[in-house]
Amino acid sequence: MSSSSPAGEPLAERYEAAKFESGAYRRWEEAGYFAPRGDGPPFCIVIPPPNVTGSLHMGHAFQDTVMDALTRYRRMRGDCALWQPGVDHAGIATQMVVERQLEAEGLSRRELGREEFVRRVWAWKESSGGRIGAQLRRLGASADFSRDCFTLDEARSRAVREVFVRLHEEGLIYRGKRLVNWDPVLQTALSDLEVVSSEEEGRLWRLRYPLADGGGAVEVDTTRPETMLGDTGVAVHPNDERYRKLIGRMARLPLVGREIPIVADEAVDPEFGTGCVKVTPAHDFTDHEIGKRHQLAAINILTPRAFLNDSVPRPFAGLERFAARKAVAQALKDEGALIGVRKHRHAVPRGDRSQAVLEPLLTDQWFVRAAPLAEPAIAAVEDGRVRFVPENWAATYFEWMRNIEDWCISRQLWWGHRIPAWHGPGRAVFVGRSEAEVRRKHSLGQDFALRRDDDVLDTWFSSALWPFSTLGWPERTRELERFYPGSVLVTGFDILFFWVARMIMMGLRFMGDVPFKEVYVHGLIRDHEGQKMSKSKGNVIDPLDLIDGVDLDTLAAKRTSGLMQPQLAPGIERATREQFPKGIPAFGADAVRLSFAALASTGQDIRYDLERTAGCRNFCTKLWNAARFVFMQQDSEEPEGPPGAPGALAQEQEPDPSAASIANRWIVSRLGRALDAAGKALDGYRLDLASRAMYDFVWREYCDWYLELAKRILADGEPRASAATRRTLARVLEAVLRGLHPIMPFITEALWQRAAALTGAAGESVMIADWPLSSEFPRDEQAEAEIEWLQGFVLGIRQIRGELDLPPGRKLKVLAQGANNRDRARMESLAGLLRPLAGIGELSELAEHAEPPPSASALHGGMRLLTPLAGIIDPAAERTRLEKLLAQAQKVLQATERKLANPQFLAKAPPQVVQGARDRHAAVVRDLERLAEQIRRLKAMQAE
RNA sequence: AGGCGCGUAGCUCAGGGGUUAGAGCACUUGCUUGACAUGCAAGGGGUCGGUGGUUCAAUUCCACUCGCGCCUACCA
Repeated sequence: MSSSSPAGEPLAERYEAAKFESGAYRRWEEAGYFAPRGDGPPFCIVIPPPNVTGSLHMGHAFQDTVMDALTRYRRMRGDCALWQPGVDHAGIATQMVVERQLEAEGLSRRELGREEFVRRVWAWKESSGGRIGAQLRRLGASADFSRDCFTLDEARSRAVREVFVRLHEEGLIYRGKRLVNWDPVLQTALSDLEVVSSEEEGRLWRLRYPLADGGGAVEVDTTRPETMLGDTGVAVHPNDERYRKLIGRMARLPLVGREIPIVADEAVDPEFGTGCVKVTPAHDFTDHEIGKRHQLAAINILTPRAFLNDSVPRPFAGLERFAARKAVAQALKDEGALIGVRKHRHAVPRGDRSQAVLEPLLTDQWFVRAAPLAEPAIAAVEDGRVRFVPENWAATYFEWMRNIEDWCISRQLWWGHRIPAWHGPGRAVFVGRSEAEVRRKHSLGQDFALRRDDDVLDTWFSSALWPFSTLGWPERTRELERFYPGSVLVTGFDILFFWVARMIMMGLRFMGDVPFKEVYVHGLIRDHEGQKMSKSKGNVIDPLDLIDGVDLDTLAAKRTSGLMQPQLAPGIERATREQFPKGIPAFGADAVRLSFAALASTGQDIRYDLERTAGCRNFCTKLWNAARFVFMQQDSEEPEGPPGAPGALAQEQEPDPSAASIANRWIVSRLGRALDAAGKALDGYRLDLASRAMYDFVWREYCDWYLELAKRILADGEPRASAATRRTLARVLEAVLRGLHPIMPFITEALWQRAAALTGAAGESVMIADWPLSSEFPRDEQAEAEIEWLQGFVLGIRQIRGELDLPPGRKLKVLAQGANNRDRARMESLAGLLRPLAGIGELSELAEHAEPPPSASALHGGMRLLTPLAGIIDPAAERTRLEKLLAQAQKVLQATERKLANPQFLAKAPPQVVQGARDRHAAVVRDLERLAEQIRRLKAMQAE
């Protein structure tokens, strides 16, 4: 390739993603292509904001690929597309990271003080916060980074304050002392959603509480004996005959001596244990309800760190909860109040971040009254204003929303939106956008002491506002006007409740409309064994390592550093070295994206296997090389009439413009079908199907067949046919690049300029070109039929060659017997393509009734294609081959015969189905005869 | 306990009431074919979890069943 290509430098011989990806991205960003443009219909995706101090994992990369593909597709379809980026402050997660850093310095946040601590978190955010954006850029994300947002920036904070104040004014936010899930390690309340319960091996203690008036005792079971110190009642089921007499009597609490009533309550399951339940209203959710129904006191026995407080008898006060458990059990045993202990599997609630066992604890917290917000949010999904894809997720949404509980939004943390409430003397609380507003509104003088609430809001509170806060709310911005509601939310099912539900509630409340019209729910990325990817399992892969590659040592070091449990390191290291003996090669962003897109089916789990990405990288190489071929053909076009060559070729073979025309029309028609399928798939969020349609077209049709056909046409040198073929090569390539661009932005950009120059479609960038519509590539049934015939012919001969191990270079002599007029015409018109593709040296016709020479044979429609054996073919091997075909044909014969023998089938099946079966039957009968005949001949030969 | 989903080739997954059920990877054989060995050509491999029903026709729809997974709520 000496001459330069249309776009300047010659195309590199090898596909090397690293050579062009970052350059292409920089050009897009500098050109401002990511900003919404044009006056097309708005299309908007708001990113689910990743944690600002984290980095993107495979799940993010997958999700971002989906969002980017959709955004790029809609942009190319002419929509005014906005992909709104941003990051989340991730309250607990981030605070924990910084606290751990402090720990390493031997400091605690309390020593540092709130102000200084928050300053440290901001500093950490500044130093690590750019990582997400950098990763997104390497992935090719076409998000409008000029609009980057942060949940804790000033504009978003303002939205949070505004919403809080308004909800409070409307009575939808309240403060109260309620039983909440308390994390004794992080020392904060959590919402129900942040509790992860899992079955654990525990123990069940059976205790005996004597009746206060003598005469027996009740027996109760508990998994947390220490809570008995806070018991204020015993409950039985009202219909439980065994205990009916006890209702209303008193029991005496061992160790404590308190007399507690025995009450009747429906919540008790008479089947479980003894059917008697100890009631600890301050430390159990069910008991709390029972206590309220029967006016039982709620005695809090725990400190925020889950040590026993002074409400319990002296020997136990001050004990840590698990030590207290032992001590209480022992004391009960000593007193004869412990009847027994047995193993017991039960669900233990833990904090999703700290993994600490949670305690229900009575504390003052802020809550959102959820039911009134849920009602319109349920309606919005019911009436289709929000549509889930796949639809069945709506059921999950409804189930949760219809049983929604109030949402605890206050957190005893320092990193987050501080609650806009001020405490006065006593229990007076004032809510307002600022202290000044509070003073003004409530006419409080400057001397009236106000102290701002210490708590911050749940991170998800600000996330719930994200669909409109990122567009400028509470200002009435143009963006809000234009892009709200968003088009689609792309998210994992794991945060359906955290996010989707709450965004719909808040959107409806504050914007009067849903936040997005569709929710595309994707699966979660797991490793190739179906294991969840996690640092502690040591199976995480950094998406950037797939793009850029990573050597084994670096990978192993990465996986084993910063582990919460350092003792896991050796095992992780071993597994890593075993799985990736050579590290990970650089696949490039497009291969990574394509593999994600291909995996984006509708299930819950997505098993990620590196081999899949390797296959996609191969596809990139294939596309690259195909493009090189196309460009090469254009480059090699000689000026006009080089002496000698065309004439010489013309002598050998009649140039055949019609064959060229058929091939060209065929590939255009096939492209139209592929684009049709890909477009429909993208419209329905089926990136897997879209990828496959394009992949198959490029590899299996364009490369495998069309390029080979084109080579023959160009080799023939007929000027008009060659010119048309060069045009078609380029035109199809150019359209393919546009079609693939949403999924593979980089390679398509790298190749498109040159391709576009050849077709006269040049523009600044493929990313702002039009997505190719299938209507531009008309179906041509006739051309498709012709090429299908040609493929059948070629495959027949290749099968003989392949299975009989004939060398590819060996030209075969082929006799066609039983040709009809159409076969004859096609053999004539397509000979120039047929012969080289099938490796035929000499093609001639044999009269229907002529006795053929000993041959290997293939059936093609009504024809027998015969390759005379002439000592080059093993008759035994050929016979085996045909017998296999015979057996296959017999199976088909049986199936069709069974059908046609059924009068019901003939009477009730649609006529075209019946006709199809008849045609098929006739064809297979014909094939069987011919196979049998051919086998007979081979037998006869072998007998000789 | 309730809800949802899955079970198709050795593995990971598409598919869909009607020819002989597909792909990628893996496997076998043959190939330095003028874009590509990250490749080309040919091939092997599936009673579509089981049972029953609807239907002219079921791998596809329905019921039940077995196995697996997830979510929600939990019995102390």
